[in-house]
Amino acid sequence: MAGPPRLTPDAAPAPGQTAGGRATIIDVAAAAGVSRQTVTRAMNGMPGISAATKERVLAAATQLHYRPSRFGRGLVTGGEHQLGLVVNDLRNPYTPQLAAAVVRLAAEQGWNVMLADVDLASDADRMVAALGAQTDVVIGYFGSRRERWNEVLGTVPMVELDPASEPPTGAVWIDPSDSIEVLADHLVATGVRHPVVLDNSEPDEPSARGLLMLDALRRRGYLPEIVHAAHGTAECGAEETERLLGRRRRLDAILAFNDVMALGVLSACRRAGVDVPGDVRVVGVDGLPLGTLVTPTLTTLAVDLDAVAAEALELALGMLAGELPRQGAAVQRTVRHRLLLRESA
Amino acid sequence: MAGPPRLTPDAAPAPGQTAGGRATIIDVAAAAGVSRQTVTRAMNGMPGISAATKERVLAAATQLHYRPSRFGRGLVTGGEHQLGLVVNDLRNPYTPQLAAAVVRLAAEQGWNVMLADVDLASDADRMVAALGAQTDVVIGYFGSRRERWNEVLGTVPMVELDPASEPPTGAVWIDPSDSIEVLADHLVATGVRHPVVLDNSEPDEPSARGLLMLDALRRRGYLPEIVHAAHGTAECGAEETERLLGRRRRLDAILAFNDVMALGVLSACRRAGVDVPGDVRVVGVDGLPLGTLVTPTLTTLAVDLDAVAAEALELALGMLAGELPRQGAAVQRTVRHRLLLRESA
DNA sequence: CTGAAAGCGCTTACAG
DNA sequence: CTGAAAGCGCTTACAG
Repeated sequence: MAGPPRLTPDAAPAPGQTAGGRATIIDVAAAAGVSRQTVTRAMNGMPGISAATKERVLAAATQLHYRPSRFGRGLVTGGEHQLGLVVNDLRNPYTPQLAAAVVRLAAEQGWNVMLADVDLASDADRMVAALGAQTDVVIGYFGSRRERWNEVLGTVPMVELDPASEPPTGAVWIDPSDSIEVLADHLVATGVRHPVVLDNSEPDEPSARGLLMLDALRRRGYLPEIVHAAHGTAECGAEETERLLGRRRRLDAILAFNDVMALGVLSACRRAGVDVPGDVRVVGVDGLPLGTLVTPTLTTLAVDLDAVAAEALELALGMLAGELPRQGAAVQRTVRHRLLLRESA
Repeated sequence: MAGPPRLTPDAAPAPGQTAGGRATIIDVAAAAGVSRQTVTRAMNGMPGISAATKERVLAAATQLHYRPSRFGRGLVTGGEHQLGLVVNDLRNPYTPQLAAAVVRLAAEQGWNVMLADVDLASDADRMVAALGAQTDVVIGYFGSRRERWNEVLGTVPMVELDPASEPPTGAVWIDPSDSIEVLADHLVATGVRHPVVLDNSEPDEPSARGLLMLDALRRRGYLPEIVHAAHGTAECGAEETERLLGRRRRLDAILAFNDVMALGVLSACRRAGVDVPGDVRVVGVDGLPLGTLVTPTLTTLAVDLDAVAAEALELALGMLAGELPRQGAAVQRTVRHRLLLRESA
């Protein structure tokens, strides 16, 4: 016989679910008629529990769909082993190359890597905030949003990769200037007369990289032309190249902003019947392994991404450990490109 | 004057650090002379705190290198929003393509993605365990280790991608069989006489995919040859192709195990002066965008990785919500390849 | 083999 | 504007 309604809800959890949503260790303990401690022993395969009890506990856990909370556990077991990596577009071949380097190095030191692709994100700010909340330190590409994200991340140490200008946080610069000089010498030596810089930027606002290229060429007596592509993709590279070749103006070298664009250049040249490197020499930047899959293979200014990852991790872990300052006098490192001669130039 | 040594350590925390390692909210509260609650308000930019107090708290926090514990916070704010993704090698172009699809879809639903590359890992088991500890659900490629990892993951729901055989957990099959029939018909229609299957497997143990190809060809009256490459890389694809072309045996089509190998095939053909598709038709599997960067562009059996990601996420989230069974009668979905005709076949 | 107690670091109501 | 109390879910000693 049911009594009168009471003020406190007396609805017992239906089988297979608990009142407040997700089952906790207490629910399982109650269901199995044991203490929380015994549940822990059963769930984690610890010694000091009879087979029968263990079985009963596990059955109750399964029945209740119990999964231990990672927060409850983390709070007591600790764990400063989570690294956040902010990248721009995983579909750009450069990105996984970098991510692979970071993941491998991090794994060696027992760190897991959480990835945020802010290009794929619907709400990048929220995503970065969430990353910061789950992670002990964040490294990556921040672009123009670095100040904002620095605020969003609050106390989580932050290391910027390839900053556009003096950053407020730790940073690893990726510097092509030396290799551009070497490349320019190489172009002179191979008899190039009319080089074109295929930049990835807004018109009239060359990228830093584009400016370095122009400058190195000018100092060697060239009158280099610069072309601005809106996107750093192969399609854009191919399109601009078609346009360049269509003009029938002299042109015997194309220096692309990155390898992916340079692959587009190569492809457009092949289609137009332009011989590379015979008629036109082509150079990319990044040093992607991808560049060896095409014919001719792509000459490029290569970055050692393992070195970038190593510097970034060292910086990040140092900041975490408190050895390095977190802000203000930001700690910085530099990794330099080097000319990787393959077949296209 | 220092008193005699005591049994309990009386060393006050030196400025800038606390006794037990990392500073907690209590340390900051004590240093600033306020309550924990006030520290929370200051750290999280909440209202109801005077500017002066806030400043004092933040100064203390900075001084002590205080970072809120994500576990302490998570315990009270909750958060079932972390997805683990297990992949094999980020440097294989297929992997980032898949990862991008998962990350994007997950982000749309407010989920973060933590990545474990078990190929780059020194200790894959430990890495998967760590992934499980930080994550609410795990999806990915498990290969032959799926039973072990299923144990390691304990109660964390698991969805296997492209299983080799009937899996014990949720799974998304990626099924090429239909598209292989379509491809075989296409080869017949274009007059192919001597196709070769370039498999990625141990000798005498063709892959399931290789077997499907052989079978479809045989049913159409072909006597297909099969070649086994140890690695699914472009280098391996190129090597095997050189060997094949060197034999001077009839050969007018190569069906590669995947796109990356097929790119190696194309490259070897180009170097050998073999016209594709005139002399030899070449087909890959996966449908990587990469296949459009080469000349000729690569015909392929394409997978819709967005669909794979969508099915996997739906399965995973369903298992989490308890709508779908976690084990036993595992829930499965299927995504099929389709023939993507480009220039190479 | 099992359990009662304490505590991990934080936030959320609730008082004042 | 500020603080005392309770509690999030788990594990780690410590008793028995």
